[in-house]
Amino acid sequence: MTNASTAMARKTNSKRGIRESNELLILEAAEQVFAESGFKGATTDAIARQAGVPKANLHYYFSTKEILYNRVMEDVCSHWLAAAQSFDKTDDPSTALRGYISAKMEQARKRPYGSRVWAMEVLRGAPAINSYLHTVLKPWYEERTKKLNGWIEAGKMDPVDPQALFFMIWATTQHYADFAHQISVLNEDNNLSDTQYARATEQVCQIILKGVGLKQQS
Amino acid sequence: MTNASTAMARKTNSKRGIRESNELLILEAAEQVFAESGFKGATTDAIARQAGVPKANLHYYFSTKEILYNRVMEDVCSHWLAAAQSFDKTDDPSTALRGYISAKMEQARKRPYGSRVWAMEVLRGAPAINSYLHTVLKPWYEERTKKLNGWIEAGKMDPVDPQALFFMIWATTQHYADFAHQISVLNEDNNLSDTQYARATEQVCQIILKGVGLKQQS
DNA sequence: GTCTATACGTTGATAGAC
DNA sequence: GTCTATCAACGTATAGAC
Repeated sequence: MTNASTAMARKTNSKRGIRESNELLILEAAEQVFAESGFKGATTDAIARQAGVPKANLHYYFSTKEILYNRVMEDVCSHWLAAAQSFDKTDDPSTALRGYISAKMEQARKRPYGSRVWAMEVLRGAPAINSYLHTVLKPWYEERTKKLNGWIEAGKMDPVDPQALFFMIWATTQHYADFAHQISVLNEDNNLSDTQYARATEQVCQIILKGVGLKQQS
Repeated sequence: MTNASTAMARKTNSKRGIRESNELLILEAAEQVFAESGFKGATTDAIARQAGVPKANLHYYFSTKEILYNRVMEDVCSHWLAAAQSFDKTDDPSTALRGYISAKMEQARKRPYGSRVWAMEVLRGAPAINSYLHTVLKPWYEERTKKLNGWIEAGKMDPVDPQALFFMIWATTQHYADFAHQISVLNEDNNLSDTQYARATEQVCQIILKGVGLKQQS
C-alpha cells in the first residue's frame, strides 16, 4: 500500500513532470512562432518543429491550435501585469515613471517574443484578448490615470494628458522589442548591445520625464 | 488604318483603364487583409472577396500572392517617404520636429492599414523590405541624425541621442494606427474622435519637444 | 506518453469556356 | 478581360500501433 501509493505518486509526479516540461517546451516555441507569423500564419507543424517534438505530440498536449494560442496569450498577459506593478512602488511621479519605463524596457529586452505576440494580436483586432483588455488593462489604466491627474493637480508635473503619456511609454518601450529587426538594420545590422540598450533606456526616461515637467532623480 | 489605329488605341486605353482600376481595387483590399493577417495569414481568397472580385481574377492581375504583397509594400514605403520629407521643410529644430510628428500622426490617421502592414512586415523580420530598409531608410536616418547632431552642437536643443528620439517618434505616432483597437477599448470602445486625435497630436508634440529641450512654437 | 500514417478541409494557382 | 471548375500542396487534427 505504501509502496503502491509511493509508486503511484512517483508515476503521477513523473507524468506531471513530463507533461509540464513538454508543455513549457511547446509554449516557448509557440510564443516565438506566433510572434513571427501571427495566429493564422503560424502552423502547428512549425511550432512542433521549433519545439523539437512530433506534430502529433503537440496535439496531444494542446488539442487545438486555438487552445495553444490562448495559453500563450495568458502567459504574455501575466507578464504585462508583472511589469505594470512596478508603477505602484512609490508615490513620487518621477520615481514611478522611471521605474515603470525601466521595467517595460527590461521586459522588451528579455521577452521580445511576448511583446510581439501582443502586438500581432492587437493588430488583428485582439479577438483573443478582448475580455482581458476590458477587465484588466482598462481598469489598470483608469486607476493610474487618476493617480497621474492627482500628481498634476498637486502641481508635481505638467498638465499632460495621461492617455498620451501612457501611449508614448507603451509604444516606445515595446518598439524596442517589436521593431528589433528595423533597429538592427539602423545599427550596422547588429542588435543593440547591453551598453547601447542601457543608454536607450536612460534616454527614454530622460526625454519623457523632462517632457512632462519632472526633474531627473532616483 | 486611321480607324483601325483609333480603335486599337481606344481598346488599349480601355484595357489600361480597367486594369488600373481593378489593380487599385485589389491593392486596396490587399493592404487591409495583409494588415490584419500578415503575409502568411492572408489568403488570396479573402483579398479577392474584400475587393469584390473572383479569386481567379485576382490571379489574372497579380500572378502570385508574393508579387501582390510586394506591390503593397512598395506603396506603403512610398507613403513613408512622403511623410519623411516634411522633416526637411525648415532648419529650425522645433518646427522640423513638430512638422514631422504632425505628418506622421496624420498619416497614422489616414492610412492606418499601411502602418499596420509595415509593422507586420517588420515583426516577421522584414524579408520583403530588407533592401528598402538598407537603401532608403538607413541613409535617410543617417542624414537626419547628422542634422540633429548639428542642432545639438549649436546648442539649439538638449544633447539627446538622435536614435532614441527617432524611435520614440516612430513608435508613438505609429502606435495610434497599429494599436487602434487597444486604444478604442481604453476610450469606451470608440475610436478617437477628430478632436481627441488633434489633442493627442498636440500632446505628443508638446511632450517630445519639451523633452529634448525645445520651446513650443510654430 | 510517443509517433507514423492518414483523413479531410483549405489554399494558391491554373485550365479553359465564355 | 471574366469566371467556373479543378488540382496539387499544405494545414489541422486524429487513429491506432507501440
